[in-house]
Amino acid sequence: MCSQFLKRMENYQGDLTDIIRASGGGSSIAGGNTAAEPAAAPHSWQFPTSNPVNYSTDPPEDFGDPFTHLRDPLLHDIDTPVSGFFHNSNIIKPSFEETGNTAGGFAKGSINLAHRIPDDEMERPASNIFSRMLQIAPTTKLPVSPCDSPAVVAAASPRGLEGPPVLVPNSTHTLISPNSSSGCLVESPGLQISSPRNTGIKRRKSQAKKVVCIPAPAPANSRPSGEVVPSDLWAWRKYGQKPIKGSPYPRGYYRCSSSKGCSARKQVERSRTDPNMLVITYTSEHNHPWPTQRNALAGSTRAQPSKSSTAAKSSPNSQAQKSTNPKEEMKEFSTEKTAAPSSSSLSAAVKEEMHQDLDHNQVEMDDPEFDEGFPNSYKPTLPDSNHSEDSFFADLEEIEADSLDILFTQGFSGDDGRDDDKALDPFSFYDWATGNNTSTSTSTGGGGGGATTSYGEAKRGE
DNA sequence: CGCTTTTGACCTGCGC
DNA sequence: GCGCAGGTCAAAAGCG
Repeated sequence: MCSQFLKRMENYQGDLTDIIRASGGGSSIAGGNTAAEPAAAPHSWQFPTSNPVNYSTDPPEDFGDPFTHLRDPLLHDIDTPVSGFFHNSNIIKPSFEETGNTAGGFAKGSINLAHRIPDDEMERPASNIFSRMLQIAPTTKLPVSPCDSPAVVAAASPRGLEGPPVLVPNSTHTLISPNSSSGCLVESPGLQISSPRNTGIKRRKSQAKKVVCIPAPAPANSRPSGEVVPSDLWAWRKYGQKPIKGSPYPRGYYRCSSSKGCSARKQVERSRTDPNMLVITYTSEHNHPWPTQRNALAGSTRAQPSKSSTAAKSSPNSQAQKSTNPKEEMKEFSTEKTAAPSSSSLSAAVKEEMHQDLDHNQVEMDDPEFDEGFPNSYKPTLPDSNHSEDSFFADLEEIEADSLDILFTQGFSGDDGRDDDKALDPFSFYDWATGNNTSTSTSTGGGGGGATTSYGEAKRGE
């Protein structure tokens, strides 16, 4: 089954156009419309604490990632905690009060991202809400940091930084958060497929990317260098780091190490304008199921000085070490959370919103051609065909419902839960980086800056 | 042994 | 065409 898929993938690598077309076509790189389209739903599964979810739509356009609906853990983190992180911190204070017709259905009146997380989102193992919001943008060049790009913001929001997030309805659907300091998803326009050594592929030119801006994890999760490494359930291997011109913070390059054939990559960097924000750019999608366990632990902890700074240097995979399986991570998460109101009631509403949103976002997403490339066979059927997924969720069931409740509900607490802000730190949940480093105060900018241990002088030009 | 991170070098896209 | 900047490779070293 993989062969075909891989083959397909290769094709994509060789022809960015396809990617662009496909993705740009509408889809969000990662399941942009997953929940929106009932038709293709190959399967549905149930999360322990919630309603059954119908995986509608397998977004074939997800970089050809059949597993797109397998939500990227990181993204998952992001959405899950959205509330967490939106509530949490001072970092994010969405002011989406206005109604706006935010594109993509982003704003249903006052938009509270926290509220926007539908249960089904939560229920899904790996589809990501953000992905849905993201659109592939083949054209423009990716601005420095999506979060930082005034241009983008401006474009997206007439009012500048104020107002609801907007999906710019142009080729580069860009979802912008009105508040620069809030998390924001940005479809990166300027994609790049980086495979320099891949003939036929134009690197920075037309590669679909997903850009996610998230609040930087706590200092504890920062590397000594200040580099913040959000960890997620995927196994990532860092393959490079470079200082970015104009930014005091280096950019780390990661590739998925869960599967050798996986072309998924991500870049992590701090927003140059807002150190509190992390800009994570996903390139390509995973072509394999969500890993139930990390395939490699060795060396992963190396970063952990294990001394004073303890895990300070942990890698993005650090988490893996702590728990090789999502279940455990989930537990971790849940344990960290404090009691929270049930979200069940809320979820329904949220879900609906999501659907609407998705509908919006789905525009252009149906690219038959692209879809064509991804036979159903590629479409994972989590519960049945994918043992990993299956077991994972089975495991999840083991997790106390209340834990999950807490975990998710807090995330959904929405306005009501704002008080819980501090209690809910989505990022801490995943143990972004195991560090207890306190120096980075808050992880922010400062931290990042100082950090540069190695990269600073690193590469060229410096 | 297998995997990771680090980091200098190399390659390539893009703007001028 | 040139140079810059970004992205990736690959060797070295460390960790479990």
